[in-house]
Amino acid sequence: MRDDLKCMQTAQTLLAWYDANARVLPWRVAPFDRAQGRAPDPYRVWLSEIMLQQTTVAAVKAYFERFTALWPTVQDLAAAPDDAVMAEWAGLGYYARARNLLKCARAVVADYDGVFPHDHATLLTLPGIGPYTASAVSAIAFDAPETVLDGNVERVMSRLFLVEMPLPKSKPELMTLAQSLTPQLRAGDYAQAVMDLGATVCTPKSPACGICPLRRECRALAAGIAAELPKKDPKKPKPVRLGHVYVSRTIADEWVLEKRPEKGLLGGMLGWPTSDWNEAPSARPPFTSDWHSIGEVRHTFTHFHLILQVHTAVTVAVPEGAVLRPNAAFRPSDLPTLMRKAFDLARTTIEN
DNA sequence: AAGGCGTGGCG
DNA sequence: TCGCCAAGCCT
Repeated sequence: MRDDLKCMQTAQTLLAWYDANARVLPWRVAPFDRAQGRAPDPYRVWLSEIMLQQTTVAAVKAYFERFTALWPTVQDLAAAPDDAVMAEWAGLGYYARARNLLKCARAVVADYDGVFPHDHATLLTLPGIGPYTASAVSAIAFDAPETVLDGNVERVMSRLFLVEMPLPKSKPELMTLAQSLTPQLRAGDYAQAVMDLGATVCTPKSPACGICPLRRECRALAAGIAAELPKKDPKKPKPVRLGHVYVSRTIADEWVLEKRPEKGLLGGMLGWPTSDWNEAPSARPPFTSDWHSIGEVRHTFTHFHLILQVHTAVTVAVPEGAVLRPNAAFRPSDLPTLMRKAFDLARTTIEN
């Protein structure tokens, strides 16, 4: 293990790099402004961290702006209707995050008087907040000396310390190494500095080692294998599932949708009726109409590929439990991407 | 504790 | 075209 002085110097090198290179982000208080005493809004820090789970900065920006425009405070969000929040989250993916987002906002208002807890242990008890997010909120919003360990930090530590054990087995060691670098002061800036470095310099493929502030101390670079780390366990192949999706409009110009069950894939989201999805799906439509098959949509989820045959109809019958959305009030952007793909294919046919 | 859970960009 | 990957959490 490296000595404390060397760790402190590494942290200071990263902070100096961050002072000069911090990206401007809607939820971020720039290091200069932080130094002037301007504190980040914990609500915005928390919201951004939930959105950023397994999601790129580029994808999050527009969603963050919309959410904070619609719901500027945690009280506003807690008071929002479930369906409105799910509709705004549509397209961002991992919809359990949106369900937990609301639960968490309501818990903060009901149990903590609308004030986010500062400490890691209490944050961990809130819905949707795990070890990473608890550390991130605690450090970034409150400057607590907590260590964040996300995909970026795992990669930076693997390379800096030449950790050749594959993920996820190496996580405990990576956490120990990351903790050894975490400074007592400016922990929030430091957390963002390591993650920014991983996102912009110490990238998964072809890292920009030539401009890296840690190039002189990086053991993987010295060994010439920075791009090979971190090693990872092999991934399982994704099976292909088949199914049918039914996009229809009533003779009164209402789209025939359904609200999906709260748990499971696309849980709690609006969607078109579908068959089951597997090797040999049922071809029986959800209700009787003059269905026309118009093509297929392909979509890849985390653990399988999906091919759905798209059927359309203008219908008189309406199934039990349907959500009827008048055409004038229908926003395709309220749908998860799979369902929007089916609509995009169907609309050209059904609107003529 | 290993698998479920979205989506878009990139090489 | 296709696999990889992104500021993970929950069960």
